Amino acid sequence: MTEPKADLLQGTLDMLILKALSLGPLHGYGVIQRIHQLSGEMLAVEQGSLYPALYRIEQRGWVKSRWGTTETGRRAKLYTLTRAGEKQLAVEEDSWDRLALAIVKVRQAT
Amino acid sequence: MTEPKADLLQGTLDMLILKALSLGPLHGYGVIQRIHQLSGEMLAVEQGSLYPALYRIEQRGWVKSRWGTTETGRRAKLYTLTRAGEKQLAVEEDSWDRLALAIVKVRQAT
DNA sequence: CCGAATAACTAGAGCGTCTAGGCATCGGAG
DNA sequence: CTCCGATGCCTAGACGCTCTAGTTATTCGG
Repeated sequence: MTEPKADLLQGTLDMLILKALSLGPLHGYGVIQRIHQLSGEMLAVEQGSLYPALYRIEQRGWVKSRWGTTETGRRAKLYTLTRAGEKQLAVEEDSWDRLALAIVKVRQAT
Repeated sequence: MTEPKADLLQGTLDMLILKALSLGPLHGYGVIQRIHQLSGEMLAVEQGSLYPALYRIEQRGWVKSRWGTTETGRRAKLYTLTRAGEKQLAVEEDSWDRLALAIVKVRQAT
């Protein structure tokens, strides 16, 4: 039983949420599922992490929400990426790349 | 003036410190310099981040410290990686790799 | 002589994620 | 028909880590 890595590093969750929403509007619970699926079951975002994060992200104008229904006919709040959100996603991906590069460099050291 | 990325993601600092010490014993201030240098000036660890982290890491038995002197003849506390620290470094590198892989997967999604 | 760099340390703020709940609806198993 | 798990939203509070912003002391160069 290989436990998936649940705990995320602070700061990566926003990027993942924005990325998930960049593939199309989705409701909160669906964001969790999409991230889980896209990551190959490696990332399991907790609801208690997601909803506060979505709220924060909406406050910053990176996503917009509206109430609607899922295909299965359940009430759900649909989130859509805004243009500012797209920019933010690019910023965070860039930031991640630079950090990852820096860490690669440190780890290459003998 | 390209500002180096100062802020680290939570959890990466331990790995960087352990990695720095895996190259040989060093004092706190030197750890900052070594990480800065190895990362190609991309990572700037704050003293206020480092010293608490070193204390925490020592409490967990991953490093040992003793007072000594630097080559320039200054008093300094020298930190040495323990065997448990080596193992922990491997664990954290593995954990990082898995997270990085998962994020790559999510980002590849179209 | 004085400022910058080296060296160690602390208090407290700030932030984000997690644990651990609560609530409601729906489908399927028994 | 009943109960449980999955879906769906949410909150409070704990927790952990890094940062800001200080303090103290020594050494070296200009």
